[in-house]
Amino acid sequence: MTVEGVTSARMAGEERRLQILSVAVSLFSERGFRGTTTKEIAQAAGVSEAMVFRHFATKEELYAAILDHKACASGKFEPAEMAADAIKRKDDRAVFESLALGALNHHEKDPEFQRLLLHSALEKHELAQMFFDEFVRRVYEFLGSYIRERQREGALIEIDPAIVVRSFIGMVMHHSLNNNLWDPKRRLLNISNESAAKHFTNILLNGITAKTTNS
Amino acid sequence: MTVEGVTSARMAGEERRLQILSVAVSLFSERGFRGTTTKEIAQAAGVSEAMVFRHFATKEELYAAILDHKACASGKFEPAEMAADAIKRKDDRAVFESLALGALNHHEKDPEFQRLLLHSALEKHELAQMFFDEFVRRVYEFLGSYIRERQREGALIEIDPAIVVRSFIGMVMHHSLNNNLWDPKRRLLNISNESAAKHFTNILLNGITAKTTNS
DNA sequence: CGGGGTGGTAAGTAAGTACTTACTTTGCAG
DNA sequence: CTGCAAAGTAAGTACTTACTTACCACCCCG
Repeated sequence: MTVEGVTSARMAGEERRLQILSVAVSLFSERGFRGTTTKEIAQAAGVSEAMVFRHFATKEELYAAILDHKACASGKFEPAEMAADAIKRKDDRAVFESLALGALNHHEKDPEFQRLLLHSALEKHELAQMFFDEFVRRVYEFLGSYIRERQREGALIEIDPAIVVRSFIGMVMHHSLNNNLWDPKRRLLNISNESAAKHFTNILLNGITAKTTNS
Repeated sequence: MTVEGVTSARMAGEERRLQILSVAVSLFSERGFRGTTTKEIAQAAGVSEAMVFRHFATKEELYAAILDHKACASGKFEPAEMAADAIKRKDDRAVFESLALGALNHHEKDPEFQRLLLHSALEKHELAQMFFDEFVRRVYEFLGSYIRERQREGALIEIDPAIVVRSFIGMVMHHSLNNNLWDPKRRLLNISNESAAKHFTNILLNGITAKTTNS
């Protein structure tokens, strides 16, 4: 008991369950499903392996609970709400910029999420596909319909909105991926999320070619 | 040479080595390092486990040989060569478009490569980091210096070239990632590589806002 | 006080796991 | 034909893995 500082003695059931879940999140995100052993999870939680299996019948169930939990938590990243007033004002820059900033901040604050999702997608876990089908598709629909509206109004050029969405999400997601997977030291590019969001939006809406100011 | 079908009889040493390597590529890319057992590799190659260990001292060595082999093979994707004449002509569109198309085609033809790289990056294998440090950095330097040159000539607006490179690579890589990891059925967006390359280039160079043709 | 439900464990078990050993087969140079 | 090195294997070994069983200790309610 009280192996050391980490854990005190006895915990209430739900409390321990959440604690196990929390340490499992960080282990799974770090090493993936197959790369993480139930023993490690138990040790990290400061309990015996049997306790893990009291709260979660199988390792798979624990994993599913985590993905579920995380996916729901990310449901709080509601694109429609985040950019609500920018949309009402039809301020394209603000729409894209606020969405980009929201995503970048989310990924920075919770880098485990992206790793977890990638691991489970590579392992072809059904919950990863479910997340994609539910969440990502909704972003495409939402942003796509906004773009379509702005095209009708003549504010945006005619182009398949899905391509625009893919391009923009690509810039944002790839930037996050660089920051917390490939280049965490940010040796290739080190800018704030605000600056990144602004630049990505700028490129999407204006491109980088010089305007011919003279006639 | 009895290359056909599963396997028949006895193979020359080097031939078997390459065959083991090849089946291991597809298994590792599918299930990752820890998710693939040496037994499975042996079975897929149609030999006993001992044969695997005759050719590769450890599982780790086999994995390293694969990453090495794949990384070198991808070295054939030389950005400087691919866009050589477009660069000489200073045709920005052609430069970006040919690079994008090259990458997209590469990823489509060899989807194992991206999965392998992602798996090894998540598992923090040193060879993944090496690939990034060597290859990706070179792309940034190469494209970055081209952009800088075109900025000096007034053809491109002043902006940190690294941001431009990140944006562009983001669109391209994220599109490939969608095509062979998240949405292989291409339900969200189904376009040819040529079309994708053209659109990404277009967005990068011109953005998507409508030009105000009237004063 | 006592008993039962709950938080907790030590010590399994059966099926893997990477890797080895001791051995047999096969092609082929001399 | 012969011998021998290289190709190949069956059957281990030592250890890990997910999951189980049988039991303990505490604390609250009566």
